[in-house]
Amino acid sequence: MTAIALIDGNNFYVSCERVFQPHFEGKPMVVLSNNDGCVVARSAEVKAMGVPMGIPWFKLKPLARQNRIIAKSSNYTLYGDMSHRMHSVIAQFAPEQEIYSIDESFLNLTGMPGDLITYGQSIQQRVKQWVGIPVCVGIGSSKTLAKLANHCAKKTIVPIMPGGVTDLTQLSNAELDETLSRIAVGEVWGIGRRLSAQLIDMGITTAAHLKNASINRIQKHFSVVVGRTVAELNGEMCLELEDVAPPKQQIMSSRSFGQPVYRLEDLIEAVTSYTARASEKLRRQQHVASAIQVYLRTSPFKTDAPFYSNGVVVRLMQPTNSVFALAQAATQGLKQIYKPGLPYTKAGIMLLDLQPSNRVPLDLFSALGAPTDLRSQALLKTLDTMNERFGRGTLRSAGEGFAKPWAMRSTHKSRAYTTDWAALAVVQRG
DNA sequence: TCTGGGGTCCTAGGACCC
DNA sequence: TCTGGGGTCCTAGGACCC
Repeated sequence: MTAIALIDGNNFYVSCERVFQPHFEGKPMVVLSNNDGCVVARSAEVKAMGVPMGIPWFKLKPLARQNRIIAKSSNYTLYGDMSHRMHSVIAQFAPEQEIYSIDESFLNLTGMPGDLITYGQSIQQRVKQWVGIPVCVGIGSSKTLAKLANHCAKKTIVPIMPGGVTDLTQLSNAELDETLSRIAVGEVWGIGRRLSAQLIDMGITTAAHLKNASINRIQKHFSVVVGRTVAELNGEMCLELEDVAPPKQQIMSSRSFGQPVYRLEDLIEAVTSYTARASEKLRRQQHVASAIQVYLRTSPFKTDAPFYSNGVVVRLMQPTNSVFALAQAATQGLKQIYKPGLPYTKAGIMLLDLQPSNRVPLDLFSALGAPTDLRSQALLKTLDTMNERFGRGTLRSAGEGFAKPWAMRSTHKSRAYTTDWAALAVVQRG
């Protein structure tokens, strides 16, 4: 029988912060999104206070002050590195792993001898000891059931399986139905707010109802995707583990500004910076882009000013991975959609129509930044090597600017403990 | 004063072709 | 004067995920 495990970090970002600041253990704590915008991770103590996910920080502030909630700005350098460590430890437990997100891994435990609960506990212990992050383990006979098992593990929904490891494959069909009948349909992976509401209207309110619904009816009423979810709930593997991450089909980079931006020159700087980040990712996956989309907007939350949002796709003469060619195209697009006098709060770019660089035909004129242009490829290679070695932004084009009036807010950020020599934790001797 | 960022997949509908 | 049926490709928008 198939056995898929989903391992995920508890309150991952909060746990990362606590590894290096252990005095935060047991204290109510949140991590904020970029720009200190809203809450993206909550400690158990904060969840217990009823603080919802995604609440804007300025709305939570009074309660935070009152209850001494600690807030940290997000520190993706730290979380990314901790994530890498966690996934590597988890990989030791099975030959087949899919890294699903920054804090989640699927493992294929099919055919593993012995009790899977015990096995799950050993995963928990090793990750905790070697990386410092607490995790829960859910096991089921499909990815969707593994996700649900993980939910059960976190909330101890199956009482005979306490301690953060739940194996649904050990339950009989009747026991599984009984367990799923205590889980709201909206908790099922792939059932979001909209679908949940529609399903409830049809009388399908629990995960058990959905499992026992007619696939045909569901598929006809919704889509093949939801139909697959029903099959997966019945233990049929419709979604395979993807051990090698497929290359991205589009690469995005966007940010909210720390304060409203009015000037075109500042927007061009910001967009040039985003293009630098995105094109770096593009080169890492050895692809080129044939088009770039630029967009900007004012705040959708202000009621006293009209909302403006616009975007444009700029096609390139020739597919490229060069930050220079891409930034030039982005600037050109930006000029088309920019309206003077508006308080812009966000801008971004998206690289589109990606393809492997070795599949691009030779260009007769070898325009600036073409992947076949050896000199420009050497320049980009140097750029990437230097930035990897000495830190992001060591080498960059002047177009990214220096004053950066658009830079995002990040007022409670912890240090890059694991990736910067100067930020290593210091152990005091008593 | 202050509301994140980065993705995927599917479907419907229009343009266009024979 | 009558005005079919089948197919592909593209885009926009909606839904979902973390």
